[in-house]
Amino acid sequence: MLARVRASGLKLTPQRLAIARELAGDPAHPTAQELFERLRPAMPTMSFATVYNTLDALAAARLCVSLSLSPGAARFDANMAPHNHAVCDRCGLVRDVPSCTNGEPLAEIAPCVNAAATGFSLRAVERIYRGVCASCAADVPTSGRSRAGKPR
Amino acid sequence: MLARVRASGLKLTPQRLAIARELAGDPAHPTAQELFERLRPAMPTMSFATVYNTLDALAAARLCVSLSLSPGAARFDANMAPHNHAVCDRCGLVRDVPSCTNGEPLAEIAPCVNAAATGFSLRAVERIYRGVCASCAADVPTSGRSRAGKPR
DNA sequence: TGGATACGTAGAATTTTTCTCAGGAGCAAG
DNA sequence: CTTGCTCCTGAGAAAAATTCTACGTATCCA
Repeated sequence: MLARVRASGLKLTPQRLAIARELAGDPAHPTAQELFERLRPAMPTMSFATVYNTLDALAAARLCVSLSLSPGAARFDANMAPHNHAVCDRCGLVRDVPSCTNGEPLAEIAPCVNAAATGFSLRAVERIYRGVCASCAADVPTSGRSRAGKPR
Repeated sequence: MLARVRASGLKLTPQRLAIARELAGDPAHPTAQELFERLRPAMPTMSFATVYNTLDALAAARLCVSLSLSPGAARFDANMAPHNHAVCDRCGLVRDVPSCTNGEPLAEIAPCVNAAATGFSLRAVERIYRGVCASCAADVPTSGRSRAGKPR
């Protein structure tokens, strides 16, 4: 992994190492804010901008991706294997879901996309499973107070 | 349509009407900012907060949805029929794509999601087609300067 | 028409993200 | 070793996106 960081022309700094490790060890897709708060005790001098800079650098090196699945802060994912995401409508929690129903190769889907968006060059298909996570379903199971205007 | 607005317990105001009409007439999924700028000439007294309030109200009434498909401002979609979205990695443009490969009923997918996220109550599956739109492919076709860290 | 309620306006406040600039550290060549 | 170059960090400010608050007003239903 260190090799992969350096192979990308990135310098290996303590901040990058800490952020990469924290991200790789957390399947819950933390936000930049969460990463910053978790790492601050260990690296009190690190600034917030460094978290963003580092995440951008890691993303450019294809070591993580940023996810904009729900309103609010972006979440970051160090899992670079193809997979999908389950997103809770209420709390915004994101869980990885393996691509278990994956059958269609891109080449099959592309014509369909191009019929609607002429000239669109398809790179990837992403699936988002919308719903309510177990812990949100447990709290206030009635009342339907889900946030309005959620992405479909 | 007016009936649908009122049926949702919403009052029909000129601002809501203008925003709903603008949204329904634009397949390009405008942002709140774009809506505000387009409507300001016609309604110079309208404030930015009104755009957000109105979009929230429309979304709560299931007359539109907000889309968080890429970093930056949320985009809004008045097309409430089931469909998917093609998103340009470079310019963020969003195009509707009919659900042409839709085969799997939710009940079939749910077990797969639950295997990864125990207790997740699946409501909808959304597909995002990532790629580069025709006009972005035309500009700077080489150079690979796409923004780093884009969502997968 | 009239009254209750919900809405719009404006500005400020919050949150999220990016930018700028001044050091500082690592690396290559001399 | 040291000089020079580049890339990185830190800090704050700035920009962008969204939400909140208060008060006057418009809208709806009867």
